[in-house]
Amino acid sequence: MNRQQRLSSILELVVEKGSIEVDDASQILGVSAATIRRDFDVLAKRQLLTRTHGGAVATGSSLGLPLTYKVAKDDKVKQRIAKVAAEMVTRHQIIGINGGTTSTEVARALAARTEFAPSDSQEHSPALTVVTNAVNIAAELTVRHQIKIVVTGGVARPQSYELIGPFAEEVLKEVNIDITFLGVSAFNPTMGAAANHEDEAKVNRQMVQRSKKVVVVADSSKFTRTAFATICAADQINTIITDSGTDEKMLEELRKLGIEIVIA
Amino acid sequence: MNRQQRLSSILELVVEKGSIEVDDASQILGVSAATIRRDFDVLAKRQLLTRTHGGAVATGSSLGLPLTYKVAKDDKVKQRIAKVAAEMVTRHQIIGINGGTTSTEVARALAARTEFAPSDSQEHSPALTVVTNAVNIAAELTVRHQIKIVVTGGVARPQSYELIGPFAEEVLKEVNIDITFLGVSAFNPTMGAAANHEDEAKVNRQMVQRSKKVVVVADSSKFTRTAFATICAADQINTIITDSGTDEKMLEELRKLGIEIVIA
DNA sequence: AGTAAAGTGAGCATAAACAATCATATGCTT
DNA sequence: AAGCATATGATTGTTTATGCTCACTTTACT
Repeated sequence: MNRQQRLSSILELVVEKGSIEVDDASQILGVSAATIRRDFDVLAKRQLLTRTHGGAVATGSSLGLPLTYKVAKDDKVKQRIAKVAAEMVTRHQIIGINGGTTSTEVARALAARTEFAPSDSQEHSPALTVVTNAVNIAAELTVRHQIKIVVTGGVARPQSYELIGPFAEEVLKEVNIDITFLGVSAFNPTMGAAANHEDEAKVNRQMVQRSKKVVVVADSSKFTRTAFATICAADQINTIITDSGTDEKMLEELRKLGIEIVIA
Repeated sequence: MNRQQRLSSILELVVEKGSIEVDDASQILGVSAATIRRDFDVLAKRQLLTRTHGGAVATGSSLGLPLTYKVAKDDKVKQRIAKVAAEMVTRHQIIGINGGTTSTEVARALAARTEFAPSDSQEHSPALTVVTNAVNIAAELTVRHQIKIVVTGGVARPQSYELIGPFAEEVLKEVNIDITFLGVSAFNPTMGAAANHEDEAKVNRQMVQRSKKVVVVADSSKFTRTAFATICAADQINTIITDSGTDEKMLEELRKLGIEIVIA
């Protein structure tokens, strides 16, 4: 039983019973109380439950979401990229995030930034505003009270959880974004950023246009792939965060276009 | 029984009975009077009740659910209501669903309707279109390919997962709904349907207005409760689906208003 | 008003739970 | 295979929750 499974089990228990004690959880899951406390802490940080002395109780937010969204799956590369991305954000910024697995990791990493956590002093303005067209990201972040979530409307695409179509475009026309973290299906210097579906590309393109700064988050596999629909040209991108597996010659080409390259 | 649970229980007691004595609470909860007093003090400090000599009385704010204390409840009732609701839907209809636990069950029940499952004959139009302002519902239904999900945009409310604000309203202006399943915080013949938050009520109201038929899904507890913000008057509602625990006199009153009552 | 009874808050003792730290083990990356 | 990062369990000193006693205040009754 690895940690993710255990976290998932704890959530199940606490949702089912409304609360759970450290000792009980420790016995049920066969790990020490210290481990259970650590688990409780990470779930509490994600606001999926509330800590008490001796245990934990369910929060309102622990209801209503399928567990699959709550239990982060492990993709170390994407998580590293996401962590670097999240560190580029400062308090009170407006952040754009599109759909996709890498973008989702960025959202999680943002949520994990402890300095954005709710403080004792009741602040009224949110520490962060996130604009997204991905319903899975919206659903996950909604439980974080310190982040204001703005969802573009639209029709949901099952494959990517992205909202597309005229409704999304209308909403995006009315927002101004500081930094957009753009997950892509493919990227290269000549074709630029691309997605798998034309409507998705269109919405993503608009998000790019509404944004002062655009950061592409893409593991190295994306640079050797092609995808159907162009989002935007490479020179629209300010920064790329990727891993060390990317071909150095391509990176050099991208740098020549004025793009900052960050290896996570 | 840990402290949070005890606080939660005390609140339930005080809300139910209007007031509670230290001794009674001490006996019911099996802790010393000193502990009960300390509990009363923390709840009084949070203005969830008011201290008296020998006990405590409910305050106005203890009626408007502080969500942190709400515990997961048995949802068998809601599931039965939801099942009946889902059976009212026919192929190719446009369905509106707002946020809340009961509405979420309706969405699940809809997804479970096997006759909407993708058929061999590749149909182009979706079997069902669901318009919702609840991100948790959108996220859950997005994986069902046979249902087209339209999400209103807007700002997500952590407590209910509902999208609110001008973006949601703009999108709703442009859709036409056949049946809206409306989850409510409270309902009665004179006040109509009500929600806990004014912006939520506004979006829900608009959904009602855009809809040919409105079905309220509400377990019997909703009929003895009040909530802050009115969604719409009772005569805007075509049908109510509830459980057998509802007062027959109130149901009769509702029937006089021309509302169809269905007991699930 | 005066007095008895009940309720209260403060201080204290005890047991449980906790955070921090360290050592070991496990697993990933190179 | 070596080395680094992470996960876990044990230990220790600290914090928290609770119940008890006691001096004091509020309420109730004559």
